[in-house]
Amino acid sequence: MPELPEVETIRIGLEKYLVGHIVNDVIVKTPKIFSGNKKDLLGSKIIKVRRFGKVLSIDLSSSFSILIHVKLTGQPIYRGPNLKNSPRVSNKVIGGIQGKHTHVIFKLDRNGFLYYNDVRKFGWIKVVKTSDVEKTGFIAKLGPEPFKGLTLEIFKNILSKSKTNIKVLLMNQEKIAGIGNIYANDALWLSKIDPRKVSNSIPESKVKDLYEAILKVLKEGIKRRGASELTFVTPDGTEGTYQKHFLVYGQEGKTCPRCKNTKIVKIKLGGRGTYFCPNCQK
DNA sequence: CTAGGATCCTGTCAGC
DNA sequence: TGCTGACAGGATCCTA
Repeated sequence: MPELPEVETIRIGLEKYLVGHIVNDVIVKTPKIFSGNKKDLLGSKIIKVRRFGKVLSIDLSSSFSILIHVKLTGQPIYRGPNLKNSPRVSNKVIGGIQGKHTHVIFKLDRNGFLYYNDVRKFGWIKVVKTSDVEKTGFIAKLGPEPFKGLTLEIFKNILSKSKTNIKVLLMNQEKIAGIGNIYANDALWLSKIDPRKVSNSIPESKVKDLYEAILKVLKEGIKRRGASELTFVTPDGTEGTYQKHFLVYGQEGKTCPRCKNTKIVKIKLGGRGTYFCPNCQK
């Protein structure tokens, strides 16, 4: 699922392709996922692309921004002059670059296009004033983010105040921003912590291990341009490769790669699939 | 504050 | 082969 590394990969791609383009038109085919006034975008230039947790902000010269949350299956895909040697498009682009799952099309100058595709239609796009981006509901409530505000001290503090199980806490965007199911599972395996463990009962040394594991798996995810599980693709329509390096996520029934004597188990926590090794995660 | 369930949506897959 | 139903999942909302 698109989490911090996947959304950061999208951000890097959009920054590379979109900056300098002018938005000439916006075609909204599915009004449900689009809010705000498209007129606030027309004729203005794209200046930068930011990320807040799992949300993207495309900032324009008109002092308005396009916020995009891709949720599970959203795919912002670029075609145009900034894309050198048009890459072969992944079959994870369901329905094609422009097809029945294309809900919004941004027409750019110089024959450029940004397509927003989304099979499940859980994602959303909002046009807001750039000065209001950080005051916008979802973004305003985000907790500190790994690689930004989140330090070990803050992390310890967050855990010490929570009686929720650690897996659910890690995925709570209001506590820590950017972590989702894949990286929560892998970070807990790496730091040998049982995902059911109550957050404030984890000893201090293990909290440090977990903090470092989170940074490590997120970095690995970014390095591999995200995990193309489900329908994730980058803005050029190609896949990332972290899915080839999952530690425990999706590995139910396989032998734990560390202790090599126990099978990875799948349970549900907070309604989400949770994978762990009952032998080495305590 | 926390837990659990329903909701949104549709492709995929198991079972018959 | 073809149909039916269960399932997945980020975030939100509601109830307990």
